[in-house]
Amino acid sequence: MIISTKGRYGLRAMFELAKAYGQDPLSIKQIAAMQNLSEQYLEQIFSKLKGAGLVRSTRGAGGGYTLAETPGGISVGQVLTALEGELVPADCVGDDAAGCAKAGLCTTHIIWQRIYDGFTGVVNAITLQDMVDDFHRLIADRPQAKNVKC
Amino acid sequence: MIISTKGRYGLRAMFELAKAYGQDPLSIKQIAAMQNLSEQYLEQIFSKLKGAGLVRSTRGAGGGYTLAETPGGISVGQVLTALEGELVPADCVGDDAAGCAKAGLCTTHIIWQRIYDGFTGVVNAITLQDMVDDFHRLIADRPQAKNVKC
DNA sequence: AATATATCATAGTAATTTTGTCAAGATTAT
DNA sequence: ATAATCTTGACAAAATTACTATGATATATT
Repeated sequence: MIISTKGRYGLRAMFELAKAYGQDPLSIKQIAAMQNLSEQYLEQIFSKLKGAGLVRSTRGAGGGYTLAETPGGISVGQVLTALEGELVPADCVGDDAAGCAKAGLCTTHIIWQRIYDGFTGVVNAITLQDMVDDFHRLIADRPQAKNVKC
Repeated sequence: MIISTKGRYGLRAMFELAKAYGQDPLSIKQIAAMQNLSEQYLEQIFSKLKGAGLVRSTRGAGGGYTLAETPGGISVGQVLTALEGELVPADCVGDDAAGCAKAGLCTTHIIWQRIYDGFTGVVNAITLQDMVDDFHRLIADRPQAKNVKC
């Protein structure tokens, strides 16, 4: 599995926030109940999402989390990277690699770079707004889909 | 890191086999020496590659491994899948999922499927022949690149 | 036949990562 | 005040990763 539970749970949580965009904050407790997850584990996940600047928190009664930007301004790739670290196939590519010394002299480097570019291209092209749009199309077609998640 | 050492070492080993295609088999010992890896670990890797039908083995003195097909007939995706298992972002997609029961009713499923299709599209499109071609272009330009690997 | 060279199969193991749990504190709305 | 909520850090079981070790089996060469 390329994506761990942190990334998978986190993306679903961000999807809930995207659906609630413009409304009151959603609390950890609410999201945990929606998705049947432990509150403590979700807290860790939101701590990372906040560190990456993808969500804003409101403390105190009635508080919770909201998206830091519009759903269209946050990509699936940003969410996954915040939770999983850079989605690199090998550590000679990606921003953290800061340019492998052997780049330009190594054949496998070319391949890892190509895979990295392809993968990030895919995940960065999908935004939370796309997910919300998918969702609306889905329940327009089949209303019973509203509460199904896998 | 999306790809573990098994996949990374294994792809480099298959690259050596692709460069030696049409010649005598390469032994584990030779490949291990080329890449400075443990022979036992490489054996495990080749056991999986053989199980997937990607290499043929010849036992006994002078034996070793050869590609089971032409370099153009083996994709990077096949190699990585043989060594890492299916490259799925979540277990509701991929061949092993055999169609998640909630497919068509679940929004995140759509996303995982899209990511899976994108990723496999990239890795299946690159063949070992492409790597060999890259290599030849590289050393034509910069001969000192011949023995550089990262 | 003997020997050297290989693959093949299985088991063990230390280190790391994943997947959480638990508890104490800080902040804010009401 | 107080109840709700975020924040932080420590802890730990389970799984995975990344090997190591051993012995067996098959084949070419002498």
